[in-house]
Amino acid sequence: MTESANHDVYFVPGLSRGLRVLEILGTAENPMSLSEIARAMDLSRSSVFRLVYTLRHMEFIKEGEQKNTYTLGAQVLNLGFAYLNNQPITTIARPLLAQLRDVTGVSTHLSVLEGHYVLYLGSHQARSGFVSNMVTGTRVEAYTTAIGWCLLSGKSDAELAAFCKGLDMPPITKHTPTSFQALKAWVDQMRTDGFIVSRGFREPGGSSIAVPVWDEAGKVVACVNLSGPDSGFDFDRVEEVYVPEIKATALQISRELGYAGPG
Amino acid sequence: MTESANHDVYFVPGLSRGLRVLEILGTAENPMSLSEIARAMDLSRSSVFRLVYTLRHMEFIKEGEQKNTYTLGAQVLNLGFAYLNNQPITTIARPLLAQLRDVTGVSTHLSVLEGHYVLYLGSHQARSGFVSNMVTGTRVEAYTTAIGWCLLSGKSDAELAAFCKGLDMPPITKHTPTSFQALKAWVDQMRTDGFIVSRGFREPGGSSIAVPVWDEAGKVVACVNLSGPDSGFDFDRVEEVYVPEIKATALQISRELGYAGPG
DNA sequence: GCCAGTTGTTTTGTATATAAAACATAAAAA
DNA sequence: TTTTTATGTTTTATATACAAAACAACTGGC
Repeated sequence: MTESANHDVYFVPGLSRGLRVLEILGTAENPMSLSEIARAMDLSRSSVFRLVYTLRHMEFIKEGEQKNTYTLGAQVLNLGFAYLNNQPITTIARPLLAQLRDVTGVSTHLSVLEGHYVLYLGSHQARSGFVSNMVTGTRVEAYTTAIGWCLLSGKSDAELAAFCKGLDMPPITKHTPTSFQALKAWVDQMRTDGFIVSRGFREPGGSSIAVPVWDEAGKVVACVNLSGPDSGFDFDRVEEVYVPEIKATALQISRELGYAGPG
Repeated sequence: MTESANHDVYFVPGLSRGLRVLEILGTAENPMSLSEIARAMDLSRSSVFRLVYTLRHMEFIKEGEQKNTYTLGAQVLNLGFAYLNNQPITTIARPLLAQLRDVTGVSTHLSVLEGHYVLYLGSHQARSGFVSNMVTGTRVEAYTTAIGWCLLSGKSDAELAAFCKGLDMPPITKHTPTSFQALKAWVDQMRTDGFIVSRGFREPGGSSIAVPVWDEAGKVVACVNLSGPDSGFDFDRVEEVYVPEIKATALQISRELGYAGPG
């Protein structure tokens, strides 16, 4: 008996397929008809009919503007925000991030590592200047950003190697690490400095300063960062002003999570 | 929803139950064990085992801190934000709401009607003062708030009566309408004035000014509002300053949605 | 130590979810 | 017009998802 065969025994196809319907509707730009969904899933129309029927009755999907087309329903929003509210760190961090934004005048973000991605859990936009497109729920490949390196700084070298194993690392900019060695160099810098400053590492003209948040076990669980266009930063004040402010905010969040270690 | 749904020919029980698992985990405060979920759903452990197995493999749930406990996974966030991004109004309104916040200095919100509830799609918090707890994804019973009355103002009297039919309307404050007649009175006021000012209608000490947004068909599809603690408002300037500003913002959003009617 | 109760997991007969085919309707093409 | 193609829906024989029961591994109590 192979592993895969073992796995398949417990799978509930109805559930798996229904969730795929939601994913497909989520990535579609327009409401889809039953037949379109069936084609996208390579499934019979009669089966999709039943899935759609069920999802509609549970209000996870609803009819689009045109008859016989479907979009995601508001019920999925409930789940999404239930997820956020289940992360105690978001409610702890929210007022502190707003405060940090007010003190520095720069957009602030809270993010965590989800698999190979940085997941943004919350943002407070700067009042002036461009509005960042990094809104809650956004995902970015962790190896490509200073925030990712910050989040990876809590891992051991072995874990970092495992993280890279089988990971395709195409370069986004000339700063992007494309190997375990290169990534480790960035992470090591983060480990020694306790913060990391990105100047166009991910996007030309965009800068960012990132600092880790620890939980009661001393593990890196999140990252607080400032980010915005280069024009929004006063680079002379990075180490004297910005970094201490972010560190103070991150430490306060860590303390409220039960972190008892050194600042 | 009655038991008859289960006997419905087209229902996919696996899907329905799997979604209920997600809903239960969403409302739970702590990660739940397999047996706890089974009890909450009144289902056999073996069935829940298969549902959990499937959801875990699709990353819609993940293990909690303790072994053999489960929480919502980040995948549900994806769906939630896919829903938001599928609502073109959110991206249209975002910069305009930020601008309105900057001009007035008060928190701004965009909301739509979902069933009997007001659903908040986006917010821009005031820089100073209290941070509102009305964040994206929040739901409030429509009959209890000025924002709800604003969203209901596009309905005909017949539709409004249908809305009230079978709806339990317990009072939240002394201003809460508890009957169709009382609700219609508020909605009528909204219809004639084109805006509505709430002073503690829903929460003592909290005020709000709401204005509708129309789509290309001239239907009320959303509501723009300012809200915050009474202390944040200059009530002498409501009609001369605040209302025109909100109306301008709402009209601009309406125009971008294709609305061609009068301001 | 023992026992009783709980947990997650596996097995298995049977109740049922399913995909193919048939059907009905509508739109498009000839 | 008639014919063709595509759609959503219903039916039905059969493949399979399911709940109960059995199992193994813990837990806490005495």
